[in-house]
This record gives sequence, C-alpha cells and structure tokens, in this order.
Amino acid sequence: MKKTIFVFSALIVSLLVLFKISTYSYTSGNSRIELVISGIAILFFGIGWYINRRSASKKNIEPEVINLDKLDDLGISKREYEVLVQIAKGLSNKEIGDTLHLSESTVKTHVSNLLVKLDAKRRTQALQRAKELNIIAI
Amino acid sequence: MKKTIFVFSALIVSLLVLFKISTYSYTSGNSRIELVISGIAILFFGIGWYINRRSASKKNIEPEVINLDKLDDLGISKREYEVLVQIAKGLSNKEIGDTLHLSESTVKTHVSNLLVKLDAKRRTQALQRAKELNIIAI
DNA sequence: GAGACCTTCATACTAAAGTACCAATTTGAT
DNA sequence: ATCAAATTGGTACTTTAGTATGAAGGTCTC
Repeated sequence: MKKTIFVFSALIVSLLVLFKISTYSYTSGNSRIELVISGIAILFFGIGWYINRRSASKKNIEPEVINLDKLDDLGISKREYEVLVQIAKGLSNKEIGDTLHLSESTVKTHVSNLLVKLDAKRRTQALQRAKELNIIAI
Repeated sequence: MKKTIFVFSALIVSLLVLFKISTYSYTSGNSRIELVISGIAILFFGIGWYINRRSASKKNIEPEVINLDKLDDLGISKREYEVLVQIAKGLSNKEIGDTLHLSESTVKTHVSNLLVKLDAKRRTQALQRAKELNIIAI
C-alpha cells in the first residue's frame, strides 16, 4: 500500500518534470519535442504495465475468490472459521489451541461443529468440502 | 487498493488537464501539440496494459502443474502416492482400503511411510506439504 | 429481560490415526 | 539368479480425533 502510493507519487513528480520541460521547449524552439513525446510514451507505457500487473498479481494470489458469504449460509461462526483455517495448515487440535489461545477442549468443540456444518466425518473431508465451497485458500 | 489506484489515476488525469490549460495560455496557437501528446500517452498506457495482460493470462493457463518428478526425489512409491490421493479426498484408512482393495493395516503402513517421506506428523500436514510441493491436485 | 447464539471449558467416552515391530510375496534391476 | 525395494498384512500399543453432554459468561435482538 505504501509502495503503491510512493510509486504513484514518483510518477506524478516525473510527469511534472516532463511537462515543465515541454513548456520550456515551446518557448525555446521545438527541438526537443520528440524527446518529450517519447518520454511520455515510455512513462505511460510503464504506468499501464504497472497497474495491470498489480491487479493481475492480486488475482493470481487468490484465483478462486474466497467466498465468505457462504460462511453465513453454512452457519459457520468467526471463531469456527479461524479453527478451520488452522486445520488447513495441518495443525493438531493442541497446536490450534496454542496458536489461537484456546484449550484443546474448546478446539474440539469448534471442530465438531465444523464437521456438522460442513457435512463431513473427518477433518480431512472437511478440508475437501471447504475447498469445494471456496471458503478456504487453496 | 483498487480505490487507491483509481484516485491516483484521476489525479494524473487532472494534472494532464491542468497542464493543458496552462500551456494554452503560453501558446494559444499550438493547441494541437498537447492533443498529440495526451493521445500518445493514452495510447501507450493502453499498449502497456494490453501487453501485460497478455503475458499475465499466459501464466494463468497453467497455474500449477503436478510435479510427479518430485515423487522420485522424495522416494514416494506408486502405491503410496495412490494412498496420498485418497487422503486428499478426505477418506479414512478403512475407506481407502476399500477403494484400493487393501487391508486397513496396509493402508496404515503406507500412510506412516508417507508421513516420514513428507516430513509430516499428521495426514492433514502431509496434505499441506504435498500441496506445497505440487504433487497433488489443488 | 428473555431467548438465541457464540464462546469458552470440562469430563468421559468411543473411534480413528499413527508407531513399532515383524514377516511373507512380488517385482525390478544388475 | 540374486539382491534391494515394493507391496501386502499382521499384532500390540500410544496418541489424536471426534462425540456427547453439561455449564457458565458474553452479545445481540425483539
């Protein structure tokens, strides 16, 4: 985010400089006008490239957009979802409890509820279902 | 993020307009030059956008190719891999035995070997590792 | 404020999963 | 043909996972 602002600010500044040069060349003859035009062309080519790359890379990180609306449909609560994410990371109930500051007992409760809501018998099946429903990252 | 890009783009456009107005006052006769410059700018912006989009979409066509060569590196046998695939489907050891016509005991042996070879403590962690290594489908 | 959830945790239990051995075939390569 | 690895299966055991049930505090809505 900060980087984006920085890059755009730099672009604006360079634009300012380019236009300043262009206005100079008006008064002192049209000798450098081609240079200015090509500079602007390169600059905007870069801008177009950059903007598209940003939006494209975002799409690549999460090709299937995580559908958080489905969580409501399935009745999965916020905390339960957090547990689900940790399951996907391959953690045990004990480890999930440590990372989320919960007792193993509480994690078991959340997992049990998740299994019912995802219509699964095991946590591995829950992961499979969650992937089908696009509610967790691949 | 998109909003930020939009705002900055709008800023650049307004800058363009401002400079156009300012240069009008300098040389009220040569209004064609600015038109040409801004036209070129827009054109190259579009070109940059388009080219990047082409290269980005090419990458998307083959997002994650399953790397079966890594199976050799990890020493995972054919049968073990078949078990791994069934684990990814969310099946239990008993169910895997039924689908592959094996005893649960044999499945357990394969799973245990898989866990060692994938450096995992649980089958869920094995799935996570296998996904990282691109040896199973997403 | 009563009811409906969510969150947290506990106990006690059953069911899987996983480990550590061992052992008999089968397959593949040298 | 021989040797190593793969495949299959077993027993006995420990560890997780999952179920059932209860309970208490918090939040939000009607």
